[in-house]
Amino acid sequence: MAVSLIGFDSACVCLIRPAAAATATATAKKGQKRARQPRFAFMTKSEIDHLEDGYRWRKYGQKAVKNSPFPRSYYRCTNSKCTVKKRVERSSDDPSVVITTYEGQHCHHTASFQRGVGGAAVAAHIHGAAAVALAEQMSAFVSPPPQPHMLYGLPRLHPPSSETAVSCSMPTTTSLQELNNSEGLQRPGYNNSPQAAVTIAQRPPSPSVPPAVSFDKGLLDDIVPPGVRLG
DNA sequence: CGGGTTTGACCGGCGC
DNA sequence: GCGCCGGTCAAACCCG
Repeated sequence: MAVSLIGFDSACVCLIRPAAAATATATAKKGQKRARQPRFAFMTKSEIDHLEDGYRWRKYGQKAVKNSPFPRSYYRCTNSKCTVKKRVERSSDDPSVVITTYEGQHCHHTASFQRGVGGAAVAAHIHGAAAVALAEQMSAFVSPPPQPHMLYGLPRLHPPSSETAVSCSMPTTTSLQELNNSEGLQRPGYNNSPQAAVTIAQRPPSPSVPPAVSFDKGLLDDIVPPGVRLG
């Protein structure tokens, strides 16, 4: 297992709203309409599909998707009271990139994470997983669903649009950049961990969009529980 | 034996 | 109306 790094000077989580999500949300479950849930998609450079993020997931389906040689996997949170789902698929453009889409809000913290390394705090210290865990927390604690204007803090994949892209600002003191600079990247062993995948941010299409990370700490405090924070 | 994974079938939305 | 496609179900299977 080797996790490769993309040459970003500031590796960070990439939150996107895939175009497919718009139609996917309209899918109904056997006769009953499904409530629209907040969704966040993350692109992660990793050889493994299912990244540890502090929660436990049960796979309930896998489908081949059109225009992609890679199947898409469907996971649900194992907590029976929790309705959060996630989809995991590989990018057809870059097979080394895993696209994870989270849907819904966790009604619990990472208490269910009890395997192996043992705890959300540890997961948070594994920088790649931290990114995803952070994203998890965002999806869990941002309610009502985040508005585009408050989410655009990271490099944009697309022009601001409520349906085409969602990003989020990152915390000043616990940004993923800091995680990468001060935590996981320099830690031997972590890079060999299956969890130590690098969640990436795509470069903005326009140089006018600064790659700078600016997170509202208050927002962070709202969305990231102490257990997943550093420092 | 319990919990998780695999996989084919089924359902509903959407575009034509 | 029809076919395609994404999402989910559920039985069979696997594994610790």
